[in-house]
Amino acid sequence: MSYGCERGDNDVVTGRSRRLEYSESTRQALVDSAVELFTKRGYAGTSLDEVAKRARVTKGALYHHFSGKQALFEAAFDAVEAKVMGRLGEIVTAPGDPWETAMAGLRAYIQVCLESSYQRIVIHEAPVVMGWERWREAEEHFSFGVLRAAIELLVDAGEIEVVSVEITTRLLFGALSTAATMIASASDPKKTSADVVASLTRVVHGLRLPQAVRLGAECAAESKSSGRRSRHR
Amino acid sequence: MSYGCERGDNDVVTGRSRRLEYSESTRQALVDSAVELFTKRGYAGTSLDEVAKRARVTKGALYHHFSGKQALFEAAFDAVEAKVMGRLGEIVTAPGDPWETAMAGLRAYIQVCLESSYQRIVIHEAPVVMGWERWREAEEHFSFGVLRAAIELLVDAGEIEVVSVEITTRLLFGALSTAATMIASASDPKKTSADVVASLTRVVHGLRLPQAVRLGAECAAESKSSGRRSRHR
DNA sequence: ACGAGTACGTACCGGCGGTATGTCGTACGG
DNA sequence: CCGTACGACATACCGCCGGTACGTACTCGT
Repeated sequence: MSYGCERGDNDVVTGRSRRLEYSESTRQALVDSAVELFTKRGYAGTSLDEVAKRARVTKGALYHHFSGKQALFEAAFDAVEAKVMGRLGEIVTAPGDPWETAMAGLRAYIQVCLESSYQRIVIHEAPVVMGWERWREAEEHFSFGVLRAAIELLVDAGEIEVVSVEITTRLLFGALSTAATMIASASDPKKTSADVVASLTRVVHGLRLPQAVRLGAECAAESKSSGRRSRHR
Repeated sequence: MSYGCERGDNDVVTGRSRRLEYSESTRQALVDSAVELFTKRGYAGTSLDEVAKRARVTKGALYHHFSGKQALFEAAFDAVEAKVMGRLGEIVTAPGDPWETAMAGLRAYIQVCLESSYQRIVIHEAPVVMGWERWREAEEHFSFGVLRAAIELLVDAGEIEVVSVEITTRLLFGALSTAATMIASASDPKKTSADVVASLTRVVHGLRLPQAVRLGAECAAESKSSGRRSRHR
C-alpha cells in the first residue's frame, strides 16, 4: 500500500516512516491470525507459534508487539468488537420511532451474535480469559454500551417501564448472549432466530406502559415489521 | 460375591471392602481439592500437581481415578451441581400456589448463584472447558432442568404465556447467570440482589395472562392472539 | 500360599508460554 | 557521509505442566 508515493506528503504529514508502516502491517497480520485461530480452536487450544506462523513471522515478533498471550487476545477482542460496532452503531443511532429503532437493533444484534468470531471470542472466552470485571469494563465501550443506550432511549420516550436501567440492560444482555449461542448451535438457526426474536419481543412487550400501547401506532408498526409469521388479529 | 458375614454389617450391606472405601475416599478428596482450586484459580490456572498435593496424593493417583484434567473438571462440576440440586429441588417441587413456588425458586436460585464455586465452575468455566454443547447436555439434568420444570408448571397452571417454553427457559437462564455474576461482583450484593429480583419479577409479571392479573387491557388482547400455541416441544 | 489385579508412586517426555540475546536495517546527529 | 543508536524482528533456551510408561506394595480370591 502506498508504495508509489515514495516519501510523498502522506508520510510527511502523518509522520509515519516506511518502517512504521511495515510494523503496523505485521501487527495487523498478527491480530488477524489471532482472531482466526482463537475463533477456530479457542484460547487454550491455540499456540503462539501457530499464530506467528500464520502471520509469517516468528514468536519473537509477536512478543515485540504484545506483552503476552493475554494482550494478544485482548487485541483480537478489540478488533472483533470494533468491526461489529460499525454495523450496529448506525442502526441504533438512526433517527425515527424509538420502538422501531430498538426492535431493529435487537434483530441486528442477534445477527451479529451469529458471527462465530464474536460468539466465541467476545461472548464465551473473553469473560474467562480476561476476567469478568475487565470484560465488563471493556464491554461498556462496545455492545453493552449500545444496548444500554437503546434501553435508555425507550425509557425516556415513555415506551417502557423498568425498575433499573442498569440491571435491565445486564439481564437483557445475558439473555441475548445465551440466545446467540442457542441460535448458532441450533439445527435450524433461521427458525430459532425468529423464535428468539418473537420471545424477546413478547418479553419487552410486557414492559410497555399502557399509554404507549394506547397510542396504537407503534403497536401496528411493530407487528408489521417484526415478522410475517406471527401476529394477525 | 456376597462373601462371609465375618465383616461388619456396614460392609455386608454395601458390599464394599475396606480397600474400595479407601479408594473412594481418595477420589472424593481429589474432587474436593479440584472444586476448591478450580474455584479459586480457575481451570487454566490450576495444575494437577497442586490438586494432587492438596489431596495428599501424587499425580499418579489422580490419573488412576480420572482420565485427565477435563474428566477431573467434570467430576468437580457434577459435585457442585449435586450439592446445589439438593437445596433447590425440594423448593421447586414443594406443593402450594404455583406462582409463589416459582418466585421462591427464583430467589433460591439467585442465592445459589452467589456461591463462588457454582458461579465460576458451572456458569463461567464449564461452557468453555467442556464445550457449550456438552455443558448444555449436562445442565439438562441439573439446574436448567429444574428451571424449565418450574416454567412449565407456570404455563400449565395458566399463570403465564410464552411463545416457547424451551426458548424462554434458556433466555431466563442466561439472564439469571449474568445476574448472579453481577450480584457477586457488586459493592452491595444484598441491595443488588433485591433489585435483580424486583426487575425479574417485573419481567415475568409482564408475561402474566389477563385472568391471572389485570393490567394493560389492550396489550393483553393483542398478545393473546400472538401465542395461542404456547405448548409445543 | 500364590498369581492376579488394584491403587497408587516415580521418572520422564513433549509442547507451550515466556525470556534473554543476537542481528539487520533504518533514521539521525555531526 | 559516516558512525551510532534504536527499533523490528529472529534464534536459542528455560521452566512449568499435562500426559504417559512403568514400577511397587498391598489386597483378594482360590
